[in-house]
Amino acid sequence: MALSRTRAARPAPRPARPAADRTRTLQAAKAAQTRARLIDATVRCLVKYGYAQTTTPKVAEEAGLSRGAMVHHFENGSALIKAAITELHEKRLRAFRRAADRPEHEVTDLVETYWRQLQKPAFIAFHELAVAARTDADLASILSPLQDEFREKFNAQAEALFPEWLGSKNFALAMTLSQTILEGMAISLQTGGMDQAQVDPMLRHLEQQILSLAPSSKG
Amino acid sequence: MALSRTRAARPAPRPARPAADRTRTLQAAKAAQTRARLIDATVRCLVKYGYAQTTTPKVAEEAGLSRGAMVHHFENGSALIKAAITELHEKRLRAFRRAADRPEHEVTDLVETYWRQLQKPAFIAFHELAVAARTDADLASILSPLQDEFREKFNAQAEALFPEWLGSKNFALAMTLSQTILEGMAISLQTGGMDQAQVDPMLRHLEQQILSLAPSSKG
DNA sequence: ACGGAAAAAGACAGATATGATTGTCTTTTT
DNA sequence: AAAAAGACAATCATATCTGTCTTTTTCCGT
Repeated sequence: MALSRTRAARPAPRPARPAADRTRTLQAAKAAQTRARLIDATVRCLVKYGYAQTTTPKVAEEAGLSRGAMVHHFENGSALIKAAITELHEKRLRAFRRAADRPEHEVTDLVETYWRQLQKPAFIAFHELAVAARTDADLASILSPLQDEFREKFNAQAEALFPEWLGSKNFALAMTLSQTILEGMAISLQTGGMDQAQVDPMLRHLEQQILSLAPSSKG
Repeated sequence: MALSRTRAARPAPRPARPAADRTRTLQAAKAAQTRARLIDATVRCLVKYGYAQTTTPKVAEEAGLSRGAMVHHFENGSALIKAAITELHEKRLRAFRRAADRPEHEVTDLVETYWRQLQKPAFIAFHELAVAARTDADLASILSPLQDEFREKFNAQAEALFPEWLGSKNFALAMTLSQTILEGMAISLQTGGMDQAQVDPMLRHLEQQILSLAPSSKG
């Protein structure tokens, strides 16, 4: 996609418009739906083609719209990517919170839950963006704060769910360990660096690790 | 770079030529040197710009050559990438073998050694290629066998170094665990998903893990 | 029903990467 | 020394993506 450095020109009609009275009109609803369609198409393209080959014509085609329609809603590719990133970020957080609201909490549920998250397209798309951001300053400036926020909320969520860990020196380690192993496995599977057969033993080993790091079993 | 599907046309002058008597002529030496320069430049570009933005003009410029010269030696971008991949692969294996030849072997040396490997540009470049290969069948067909070979040799090397692990059910787990954690951390650091401060605790924890998985301390 | 704004489609120009071709100079071969 | 081959440079033609602009269609509000 290659984010073009956001130019200041053309006052961008959309933000300038008063959102208040537009909110509930029928057209606004339709517009919101179309925007959602475009964002979904963007995520699908990220998974199918990768970030570099996700072009505006492909997104438009994937969404079943013309490029003109796309431009009407997003003005340029950067805006679309930005919206997609925000959407992905919120989806990741939503899914995480939903999982946290389930009645049964075992420490190792975190492993299962997060692992399932990582199997979904959203993570693949996110990783595509993260890798691209390494060499794309614009993209990085959008992504970095969201990554920080995610890690922070991830930890906050886990801490809230399992208060017995509070103040444990092992907490940060357990979190980093979980994220590193699970995300590392997810990436390795996608990029062919790892054998599928090793997944289950790794998951079980990680669960054991977390249990043995838990304050209840070690002080 | 976007590998173009290798067309069968034009019988590719290079492989057809008898390499035997060309080996020591001045031109052959010059050519080999130029090819090496181009391959190095390709790897540097992969690190600097990422796979997608690694274009033939950029590689030529990085190598201080004209694009024509590049085409002369590699015919098209695919051939260049292919050569770079092979070079990277062999470099990874060489570095690994070199480390294995050192006199002192402790099991946890494997962690230190491999971690140092992962800090080098070669791994960044390799990961760029691995990610790109997910959505590029041509690239994948080149990369996959090499990834398999690397994993195989990695394991063989480790097994040869530490024969006491032979036949241990934990061996595969320890290998996968090491690769997943170390590579996962390296990627996370590059893509901003992880805090540098967590690296050392993770390394030490991994070493502990490996020791407790070792047959000598557990049967 | 009708005027008009939003939505959608389509056309156009600039930029860039790629493949292919041609030309020149140097080195090797005979 | 002449001929052949290789190394390298420069240029052209094509394709595609991007951003911008213009035109058509849809449909809401009075």
